[in-house]
Amino acid sequence: MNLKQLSELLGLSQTTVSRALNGYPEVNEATRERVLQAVKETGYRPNKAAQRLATGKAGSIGLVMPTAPDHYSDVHFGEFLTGLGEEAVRHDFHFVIMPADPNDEVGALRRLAVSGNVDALFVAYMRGHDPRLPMLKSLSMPFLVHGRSFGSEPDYPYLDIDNEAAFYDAARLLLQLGHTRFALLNGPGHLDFAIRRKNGLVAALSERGLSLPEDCMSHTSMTDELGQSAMERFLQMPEPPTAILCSSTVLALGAIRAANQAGLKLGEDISLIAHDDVLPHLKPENFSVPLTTTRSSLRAAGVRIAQRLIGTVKQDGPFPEQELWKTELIVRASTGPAPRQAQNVGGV
Amino acid sequence: MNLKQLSELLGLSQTTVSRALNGYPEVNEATRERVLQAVKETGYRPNKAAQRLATGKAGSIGLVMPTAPDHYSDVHFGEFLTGLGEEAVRHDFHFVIMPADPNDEVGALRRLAVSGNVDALFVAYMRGHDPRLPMLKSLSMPFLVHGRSFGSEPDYPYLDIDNEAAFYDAARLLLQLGHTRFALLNGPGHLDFAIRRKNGLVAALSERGLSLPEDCMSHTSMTDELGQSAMERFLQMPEPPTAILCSSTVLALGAIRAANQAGLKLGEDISLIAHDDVLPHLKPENFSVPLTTTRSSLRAAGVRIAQRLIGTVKQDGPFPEQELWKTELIVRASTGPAPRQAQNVGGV
DNA sequence: ACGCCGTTCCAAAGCGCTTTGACAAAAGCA
DNA sequence: TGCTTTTGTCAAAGCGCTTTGGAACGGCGT
Repeated sequence: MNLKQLSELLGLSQTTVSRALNGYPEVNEATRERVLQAVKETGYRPNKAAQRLATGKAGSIGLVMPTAPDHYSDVHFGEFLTGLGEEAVRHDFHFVIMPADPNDEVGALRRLAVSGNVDALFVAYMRGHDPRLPMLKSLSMPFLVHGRSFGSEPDYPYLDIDNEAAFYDAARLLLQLGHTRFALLNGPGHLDFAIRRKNGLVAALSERGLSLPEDCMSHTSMTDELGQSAMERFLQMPEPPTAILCSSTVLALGAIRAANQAGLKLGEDISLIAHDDVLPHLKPENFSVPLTTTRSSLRAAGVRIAQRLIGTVKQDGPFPEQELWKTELIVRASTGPAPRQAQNVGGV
Repeated sequence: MNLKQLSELLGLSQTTVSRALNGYPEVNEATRERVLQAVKETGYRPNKAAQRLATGKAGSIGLVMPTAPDHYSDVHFGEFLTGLGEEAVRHDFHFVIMPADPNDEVGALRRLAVSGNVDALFVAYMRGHDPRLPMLKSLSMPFLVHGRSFGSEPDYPYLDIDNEAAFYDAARLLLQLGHTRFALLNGPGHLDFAIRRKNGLVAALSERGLSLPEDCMSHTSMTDELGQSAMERFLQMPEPPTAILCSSTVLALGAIRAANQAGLKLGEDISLIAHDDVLPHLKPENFSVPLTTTRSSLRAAGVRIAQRLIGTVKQDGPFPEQELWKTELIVRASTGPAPRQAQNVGGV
């Protein structure tokens, strides 16, 4: 069943049927209803290739998927992708994915762009001075980055959360509670969000004349196992930190396990704030000691990014070029006043 | 630059240029050279949408990506995808991916099929009696499954490795070395490969009148952490197993850590064979005690699957409907004779 | 010299959709 | 009533490629 057949069936021209389907105003509502009804009955679906040829729009957005071990085992990426997918399905868009060696991300991106299979590009896992940025800008194809690239001119379209502020605020809370010895369980050190979160923490500390020693920082992929082992190292220090900031609830999961094994009470002996990406299977309120978190839904970010990207392609409505989402600081039981002995023995 | 312009530039007809580019025989080699040269100079690239409309082929294969925590894209999936991608790039094919809730895989697959964006479908992570199979068969779109579905009629195109034989052979080796107490560190229990590997092991054991107790089996996602904790449980048993089969070198990594921590010498106190998917960052020969493995490259499987799928779409050459790859049993230092005391104290 | 055939090329007809430009019919205005 | 607008519809022209059905050309045998 194609347009021609459908229009003959209805006794209308292809033009009218096409317009009825694409929501053009110059078609009688009664006619549109009739068309829609016929579509339902016949199961007609417009041929994508023809649409694409006629409009020049592919109806798809491209992304390159790094195939390195540290990106992969990542629930965060899956959650984000789900958000993207949700919105994409709604608009009958799809993703074209190009698996690529992380050393050749730039090349993969370019290949994707010139392949003619996508209308727009999406990139994530930004690093400092990310080399993909100049390439994307030279490409004359719409793109959107999730996150930002520290050190690059912020003249590209992005959606990011305010990582600095999140960890700055979290640190301030802990400082107000009297903590002085901090540790940071962060994501991979070359990634932008990790850089910014560290900066946020360091800024808050230095306002109080404190600093963050090297050995109180851990930069790893965000798995609970790595959270655990990093925390174990922290706890073996002569004067272990009492305030822990985690870049993910997944890391926190492991960290808390380590704390428990060391016999420490969360929220009493040790305080912890984690960034919560709102992973559906790992809710901070369900931890045995509910977690104080900085919250921002990764899935929502996915949805929003898809919206903007698809909107740009369809040219409906101008979108803000740059969005910086605030995170929410939600206080639960995992934070409490610094323990006495720790408060007085000047650390750091 | 489009075909028309290019052909005018060359003083040829569009027909001839098109034929020259697509390798048709009825064009003079000299002419073809001239065309190819011009393409290189002008950077002409055929418009995908037009090709697609004219040929009816989209040049893409679809896959749905599950976004659940339990089988979210792990490192194995990434490795496999890399293989697929390698071959796809070679043929200028691409992937259309549809992220989907694992409860709606069937629906997602159907949506992908009718979307008109793909020529063929690929599925993996097969389970027993997999519900996607009947759906795929009803679809009149080529598809290929990686793995098989235990309990379903094997009347669908697949590429699989002989998991039963792999673990049967591995178990036989260990039996010959005198081991009697076995344990299995397996992948998620509902997945086909896990079922078959277990069966292979059980078959070898029962030939010797042995069986595999429930508590000597672990079914988990394949991360090293879970390998470690499962192994820890095994080692706490009153009579711990001396022969361990692992479904992945990733699991083995954790298991060996646990064994080391328990003070056991690999290849002496305890023997271990792992299935090796040939993950580039985890080579069994680089383990401190090199690992005996059943080997089959996941990436190679990806390449082959892409070949078959793309070949089917392009209709070049008939491919075998079903391929079952043998694994190689490679003996290294992690296997050795059963320790004395274990040999005599009849276990199991 | 003629007809025949293989080679090499071409013109033109799609593929199924969107969109432009026109045109009747209906409606608004004087 | 006659005039201009607005509304609803259509025929036809692309979009850029592939592919069918010829046609021009030379070489071959006779």
